[in-house]
Amino acid sequence: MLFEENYQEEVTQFADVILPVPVPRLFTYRVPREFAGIVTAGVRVIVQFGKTKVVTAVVAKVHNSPPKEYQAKYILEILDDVPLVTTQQIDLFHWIAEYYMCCAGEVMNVALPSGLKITSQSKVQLNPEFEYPELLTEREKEIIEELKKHSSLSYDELARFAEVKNVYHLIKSLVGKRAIIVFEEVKEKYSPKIVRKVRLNSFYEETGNLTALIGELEKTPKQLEVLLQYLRYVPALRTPELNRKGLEKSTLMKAGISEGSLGTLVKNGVFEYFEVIISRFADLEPTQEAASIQLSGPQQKAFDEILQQFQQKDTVLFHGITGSGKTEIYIKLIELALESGSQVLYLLPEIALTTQIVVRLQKIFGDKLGVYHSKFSDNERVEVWKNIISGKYQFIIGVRSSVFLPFNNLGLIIVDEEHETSYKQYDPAPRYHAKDVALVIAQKQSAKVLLGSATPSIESYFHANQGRFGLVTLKERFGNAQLPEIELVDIKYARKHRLIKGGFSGLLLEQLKLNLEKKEQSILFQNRRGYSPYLQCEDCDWISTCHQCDVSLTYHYNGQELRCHYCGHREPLPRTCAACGSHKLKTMGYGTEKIEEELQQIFPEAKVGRMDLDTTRSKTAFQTLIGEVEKGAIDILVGTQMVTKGLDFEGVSLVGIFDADKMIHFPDFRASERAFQMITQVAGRAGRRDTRGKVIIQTNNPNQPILHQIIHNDYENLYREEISEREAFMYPPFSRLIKLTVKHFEQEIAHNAASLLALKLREKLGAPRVLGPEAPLVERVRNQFIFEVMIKLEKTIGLKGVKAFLSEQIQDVLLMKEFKGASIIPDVDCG
DNA sequence: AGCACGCCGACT
DNA sequence: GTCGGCGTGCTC
Repeated sequence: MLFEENYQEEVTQFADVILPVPVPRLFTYRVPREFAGIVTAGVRVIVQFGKTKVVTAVVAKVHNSPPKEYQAKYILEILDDVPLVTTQQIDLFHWIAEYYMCCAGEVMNVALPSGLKITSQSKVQLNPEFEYPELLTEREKEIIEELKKHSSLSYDELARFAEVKNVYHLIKSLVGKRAIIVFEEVKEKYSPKIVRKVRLNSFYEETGNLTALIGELEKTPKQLEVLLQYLRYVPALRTPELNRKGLEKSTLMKAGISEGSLGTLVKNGVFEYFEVIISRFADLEPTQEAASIQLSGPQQKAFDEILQQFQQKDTVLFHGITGSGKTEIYIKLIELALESGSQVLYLLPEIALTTQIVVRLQKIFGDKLGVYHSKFSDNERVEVWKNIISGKYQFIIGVRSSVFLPFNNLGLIIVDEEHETSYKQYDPAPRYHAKDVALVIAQKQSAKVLLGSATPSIESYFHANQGRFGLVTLKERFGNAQLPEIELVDIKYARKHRLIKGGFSGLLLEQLKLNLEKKEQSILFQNRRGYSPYLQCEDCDWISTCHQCDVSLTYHYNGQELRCHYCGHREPLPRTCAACGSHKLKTMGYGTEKIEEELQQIFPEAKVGRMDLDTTRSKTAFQTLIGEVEKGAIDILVGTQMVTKGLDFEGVSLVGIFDADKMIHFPDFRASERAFQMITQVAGRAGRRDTRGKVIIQTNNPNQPILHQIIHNDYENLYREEISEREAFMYPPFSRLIKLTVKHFEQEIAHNAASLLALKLREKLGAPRVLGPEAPLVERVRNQFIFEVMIKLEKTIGLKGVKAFLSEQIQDVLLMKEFKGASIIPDVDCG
């Protein structure tokens, strides 16, 4: 028996870990004997990776089979005694990596807040046993002198001082001469928030002692003042337990206490300093507002139907028109789920997650509710993560990346505005869709999913029609508010008959004026930021373009510069035409800045605000702007698609859509769907309570059927047309799309690589399943030429096999020496 | 990704 | 000859 136990312990353990690098496999490390049993799936460990780097890894699996081809390195350190990553999450990471064709490390990188990750930095310091300074060159002596001033220097700092690009040789030489040593500095990034507090020595909680103290301090009025101030906040006699908790030192300082007097009192043992770790989030008590929420008749009916559908279906699509009061229904559902003891995740697109909704939910759910948002600091994210693990947060409201949080017992996931494209991550891998990931998590944890939208995606509606999802519809606005009246303005006709001023039709101006007189607010929607999308020479028609991308440069009035919206390049506004030297440069087209300017000229007395990426960059700007609209400080708000996302303003009764055609004619099979969604959503901002709102759409062609579907809010009609088109051309939901983006600095190489790839894929998959290569709308970005190959697969085809084949072919093409320097990026379920 | 290592041209 | 540049391949 004893022997067997010993024998068990003798077996060496190995851990397969996920490393934060884009390498498509796990790495095996050896578990040191003293860590045996503590290293389990989900704990973070520190390992050496490569010759120099030290990184944080997450253990995916522990086993006993030593790797055959190499000697595994030892795990250096364990960071957690309780796994910070759940086994469910590790499964999910693997699922995402496989489904979206990326590496588990890339998934982990976006999943873990960077505060939970540790990377080492290589640093150098003087060798204390350095003996032969005569060996050094003059240059090296200077560096040693510099190093003496600091305890250590990073490679970067050293390179900057030595003014060399490549410090490697320098370091190697100095190490060879035994002048310096290289070491790895490991930094824990997360730091708990600490407050310095002060409390009265418990000796003075006695009446007698305290009176005596006051008597003593009569001689030193400054010190007496400190004591009296303290007692004002903390009545130490009456409530000694409050004294134990002390008072924040900063509170005393603010009350005008000097550091010195307090310091003396501490030295004399009257007061004592101590520190406590506090949460970055204030604890909020629920105010029991939930009980007061009364669902209207139609809301109650929808609520009952949703519950009933959940009896049979795991996913329900909730189609509630704008202003129908979906939030109240969500709240009731969330309460129900929490009561049953399970966790809840409420997903919202980035821009719809405003303080309004958070404050409202906090009033109801108090400190059970955690918020996860991209504008949170890293430390805050770590605290949210830890609070979910500890069980404090049972309800999270958050954006796309919240699907990666360590839930283990989800009962309900709400995906609000489920049609929103921002749920799909496009740029760095993992290129995941949060809605689909939510569905997968729900399935793994047996949770229910509610997809909510006023304009459901065609896919979701299709699944509902097919019976895969349940469907609940709410077609009445809350409190009998009416849907806005929508009018089309033929801008071509208006231009011809001079019924136009700047970019504004007579009708739009008239209504804006009327609204100003009535002291009601208006929103103007133009999905293009900047002043004008391009600058053109009147003499030779030259257009300002980006030198590293294939697009025109947008003129930004604010900053007087031209900017590329693809690569971020900026240049000062040219005074003359770069082609012919003419001074006649005119701004072409309308961006939000120009609309703002024209409005201000036409209505000088009106307060005009602008909401786009440029005015909401800073952490608070967005909230400030919303606040101003709410309190009526802005009469007309001009904005990009930001103004379409779930903003609730009481006083808005007019919405103007500046140019509807851009959206409708966008070259994408989803253009109609998107145009419908965007226009319907922004129209929904008009007239929420008792006044019926008005919407004016400016277009070159008022006869387009899509505009009439929008006017009549005829979603079913749009759906019927779209779905038959999708079926005819085998687009989603009848197929799956995988886009392969091929990039290279030389156009020809990019094209050849893409062509060869397409050819190889066609051979096996068949010609109809492979489209392209085709140059995208913008053919060149950051000097790289782009070609796209699209794979269209029927739903019946097994994805695993195809993806393995794709990866194989991609590797083949990338390894060919004529395509050196090319990159091929797969995007599963693109678009 | 990030970094060691190797090969190559420009200069003392 | 040496220094510094960049291209390549590996990381348990």
